[in-house]
Amino acid sequence: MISHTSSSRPPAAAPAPTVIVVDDDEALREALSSLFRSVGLRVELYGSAAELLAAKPPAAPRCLVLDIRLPGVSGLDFQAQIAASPMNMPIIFMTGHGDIPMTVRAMKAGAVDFLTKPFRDQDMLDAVTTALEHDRRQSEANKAATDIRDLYQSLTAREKEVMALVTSGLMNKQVAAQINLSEITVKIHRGHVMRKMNAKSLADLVRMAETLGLGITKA
Amino acid sequence: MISHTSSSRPPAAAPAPTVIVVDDDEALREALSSLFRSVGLRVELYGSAAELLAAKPPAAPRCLVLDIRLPGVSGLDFQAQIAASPMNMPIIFMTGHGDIPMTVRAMKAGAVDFLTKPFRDQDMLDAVTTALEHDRRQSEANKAATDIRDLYQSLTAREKEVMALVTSGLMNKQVAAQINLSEITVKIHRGHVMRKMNAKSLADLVRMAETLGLGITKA
DNA sequence: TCCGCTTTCATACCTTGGTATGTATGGCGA
DNA sequence: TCGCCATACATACCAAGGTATGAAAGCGGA
Repeated sequence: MISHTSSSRPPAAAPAPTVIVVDDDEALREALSSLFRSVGLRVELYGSAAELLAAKPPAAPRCLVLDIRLPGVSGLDFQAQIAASPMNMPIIFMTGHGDIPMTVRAMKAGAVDFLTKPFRDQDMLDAVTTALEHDRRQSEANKAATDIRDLYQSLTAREKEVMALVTSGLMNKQVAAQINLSEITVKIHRGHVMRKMNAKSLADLVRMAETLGLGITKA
Repeated sequence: MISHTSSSRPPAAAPAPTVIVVDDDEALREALSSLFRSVGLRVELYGSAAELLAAKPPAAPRCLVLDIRLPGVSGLDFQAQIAASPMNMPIIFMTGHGDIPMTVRAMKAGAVDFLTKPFRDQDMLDAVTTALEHDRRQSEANKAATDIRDLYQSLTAREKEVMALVTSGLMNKQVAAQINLSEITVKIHRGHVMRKMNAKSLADLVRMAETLGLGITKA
């Protein structure tokens, strides 16, 4: 039976990889769209940076293909905007009249590739493939870190404190001395931390603390 | 008394940052040497890649400044050689007639910067400063990882096995069941691991296991 | 052959970790 | 005011971690 379980479906499996193209030349946009769709990729087309920023970004594996010279914003400024926004994603630049300093700036700012027009279709596809793989890994790592951060935020102030000290390797009694508590109270907080963080072992908790960057608070 | 303790001196403190220049143009070599020395940097000059490869690389914070066009090897090939060798260090390229694809390749391969001749002294100094800072951090992390790897190699096969299982979060009895041992034997191996790895707590050991990449052996 | 290392295990003992039950106080919002 | 939550602590009990002592077997090198 087709029971439409309206609950979430964990095996969301393969969200189609999407390439976002931003270029003011419609002919080029269409050519790229055709190229990408020919290898099974989803495509979104925009004529300007502003249009993209106003749109809802697609999920998971996605990347941006744009001309360094855009109407309105500079490609490099736009790159900075994207990187700072929550829709951060890998960028592949195209250029007709780029120079080396511009290329260096773009690459230093994290661009995946920088193609000079005219480019070979295969070069573009290679760049996009690499970019999509980067984004997949990145968003995976992001999701894991975010999940842990959410759990961590569900801890009370005391529990966070205890977690930091416990994962730094101190014994319960040492933690107790450090923050002026009795050992039994530390044990209780510790138990709460384990449950709330969904940690199945101390090793687990230590790894979560690493992800959270706990203990690197000396600076 | 000047007791010349021939043993190593841990407070080696500040090894002078060194810039290695490789260029076949002696005038440029000298100009760069003068520039770098003017801000207190050590400098080593070479006329070709081969000369550098034959020399003993300087310690700690160092970086390489070289022309993309070298006598003999291509700058990009040389970059790959350096990256694969133990004297891996940040590279700053200079070029008189570079193009964008070449720039992109170099940057993708990890170059810190790519300056077009003629360049401003300040741009070169900025690039070198960044590169040296990269190398300092890198060699710090390398040293820490190497130290841990050395300790790990002093473990027996069984001890490595136990370390992997313990740091994955299993209890002694579970480890015992996993590799068909009695619990007391696991405890003994575990004690040996802690001592040999110089770990002051389980949290410590877990972090070392992370550095070693233990547990990511599923692939 | 003897020594040393690795590996294994038992018995005993102590320390630490973890949980349950019960008590108590203070803050904060319905 | 009542209830909820965070915080703190005690007592008790059991599980797990850690170390010492002693013992035994196999293996490889001096």
